[in-house]
Amino acid sequence: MGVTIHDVARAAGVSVASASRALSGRRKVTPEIAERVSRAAAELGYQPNAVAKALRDRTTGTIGMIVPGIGNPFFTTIVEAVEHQLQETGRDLLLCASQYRPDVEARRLETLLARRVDGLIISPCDIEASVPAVLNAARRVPLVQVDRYIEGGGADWVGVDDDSALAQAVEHVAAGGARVVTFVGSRLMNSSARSRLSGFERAAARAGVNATAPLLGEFTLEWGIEAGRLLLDGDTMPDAVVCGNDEIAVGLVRALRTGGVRVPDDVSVVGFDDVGHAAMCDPPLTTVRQPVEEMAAEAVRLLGQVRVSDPRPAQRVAIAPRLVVRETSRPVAAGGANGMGKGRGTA
Amino acid sequence: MGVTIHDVARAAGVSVASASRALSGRRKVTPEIAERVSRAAAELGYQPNAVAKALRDRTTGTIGMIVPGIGNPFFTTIVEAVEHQLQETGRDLLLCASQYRPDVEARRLETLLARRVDGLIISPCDIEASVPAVLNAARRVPLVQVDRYIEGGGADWVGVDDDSALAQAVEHVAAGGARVVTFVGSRLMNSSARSRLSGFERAAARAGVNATAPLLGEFTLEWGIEAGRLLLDGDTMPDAVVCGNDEIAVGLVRALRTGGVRVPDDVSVVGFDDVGHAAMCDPPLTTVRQPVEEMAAEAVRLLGQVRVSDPRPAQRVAIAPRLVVRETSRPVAAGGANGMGKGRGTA
DNA sequence: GTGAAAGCGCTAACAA
DNA sequence: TTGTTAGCGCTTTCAC
Repeated sequence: MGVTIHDVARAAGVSVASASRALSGRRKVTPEIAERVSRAAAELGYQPNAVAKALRDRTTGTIGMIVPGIGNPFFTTIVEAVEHQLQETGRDLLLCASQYRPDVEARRLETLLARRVDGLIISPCDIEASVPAVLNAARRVPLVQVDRYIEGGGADWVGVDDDSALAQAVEHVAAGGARVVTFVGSRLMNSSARSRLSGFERAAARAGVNATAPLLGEFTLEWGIEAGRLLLDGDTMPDAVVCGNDEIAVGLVRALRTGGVRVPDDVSVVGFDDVGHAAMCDPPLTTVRQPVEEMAAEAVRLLGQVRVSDPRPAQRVAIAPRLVVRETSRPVAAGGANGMGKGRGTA
Repeated sequence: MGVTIHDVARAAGVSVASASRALSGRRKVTPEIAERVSRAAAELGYQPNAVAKALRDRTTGTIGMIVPGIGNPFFTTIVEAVEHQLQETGRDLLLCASQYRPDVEARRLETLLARRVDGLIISPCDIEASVPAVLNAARRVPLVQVDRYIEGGGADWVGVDDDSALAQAVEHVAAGGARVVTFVGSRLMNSSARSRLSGFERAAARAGVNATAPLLGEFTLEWGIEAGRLLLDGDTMPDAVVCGNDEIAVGLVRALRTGGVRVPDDVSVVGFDDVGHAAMCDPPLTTVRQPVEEMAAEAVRLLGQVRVSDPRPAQRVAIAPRLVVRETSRPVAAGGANGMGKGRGTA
């Protein structure tokens, strides 16, 4: 182990400079030298040392990525798409999980910076607590936020257009006859939670439906189930529920059905993400599909645009999602509201 | 950007050697120098360059990992666990997807080696085609295979004990009264597919149940559905089906139910992995839980044991899994077979 | 205990 | 076109 370019040069009977030039092909060398060098390299099993090259070039060909949790299917999908984009351009992915904790996030940011990544893609775990570390990192290296972002708008971002997303969801259930609709999401510690809720409220106002008090917990199946029970125990059951993600929606549907409420006959449920098993759960979930591939491509593209030295206004790219209608929502009502807004169905 | 240890040394009025010693704390320096250096470092915002350190130390503190696909929830779970293990020891993860293609896999292996990763964790995509690249890599750097492995046993491996797994699954359905059982898995291009099928056959023989011809396709929901249809169209419906992974099982259950076969009343279905949504699908899946955390911990531990220079026999660590009984399998029969082995139930 | 200097492997000036 | 050499930033002998 450890055949260097010096060894290759010696074996080929040329200088290291010629060997380097021949190997990289970026400068002219006589065909004969090129031949001798590549033969020597092959015989010795030479493999360039990317670390040395990185030190010399001040470029590692490496992108750091930090997501709250790798296990979350939504982030997994983004990671996969980003990795794919990077492969196209010959770069590699240094992946970290912040475990939803701003302190570990800050630490990971430091080590990634120490490794001299060429850029950073991050989904900050906390809209407030993540601010200093993210802003500091953005000052040192091209950085783009994906999905979640920090408050204040100091760094580039690419994500889904939550307003459009919630508008589609609300209009869809309204068209199905819903008059009273509830939003079930997550507590407002991250940007997605916030913008989805406000998107929902705006959309509800615009569509003229009655938005009841939102139920806010976690982005988990468990919370979906609990929210379902809360609805069951409350005195009015909405005509439709719009959820902050698919996990919540699946849990909610389950709890509702267990409680004797029919979905979609009694209440329509709409999810968010369309990642993982939304299509394969039973019944298949009506949900808003995040344009993950586009988001990843855009993030990688943006990374190439950013010049840390010459700060321009932070870019915000919101990609319009698409509502995917499946079987947890009522189809468009024939003649407006169908009159069964209040009251619980008898299963 | 770009404050080096020289800058720190100058600011502190000491030599770079002292600065280095003070910063690393690995060698004695007078308290006063230690103080001056750390103050200077803080004021200048000094951040050590991990690339330079790696070049000098011939150690990057980086582990490369290659899985067939990041999107597959099983691999995602392993990746997450590995990343977590590495964080504990201050190392970082360079993650790649081979996209189930041996050529891509070989290329990724090369770039990871060029980056001088300290070790490699891989789940080879093809039991045969992956051999040369994996063996070659193992010759250069500590390498451990997780889950899938290449034939010939030339490299360390950690995974689940498929024999134990299938034995538990088969004995469970047998105890529930099943006499005829079918295995639905994937075509035999990777080690998991092979060893699960052979584990199944051994277990069936041992348990004295009648194993019908296995159905082999892909590790996907779609294949599960198709296999279900095949069963529906065939002339005998088994009492139980043991699947190669959870996706297949979920698809199979769906197809069977759609076809009017009750699960678990008419046929029991057992999955494999217990990752992702096995617990949250409806009905919750009886499945064999892969000990993913243990596997990841063991893989990282093994990595530390391997000495490329001093080859010892390849280690194989098979971790015993645990059957998780949920609602797609019949409970233990009171008095043996219940007599409805053949024929299709009327839903 | 401290400093000067070599060297990790590579590429790009700069000369020839 | 080719070779010599400096230097990327760091740590660690080796002298003092």
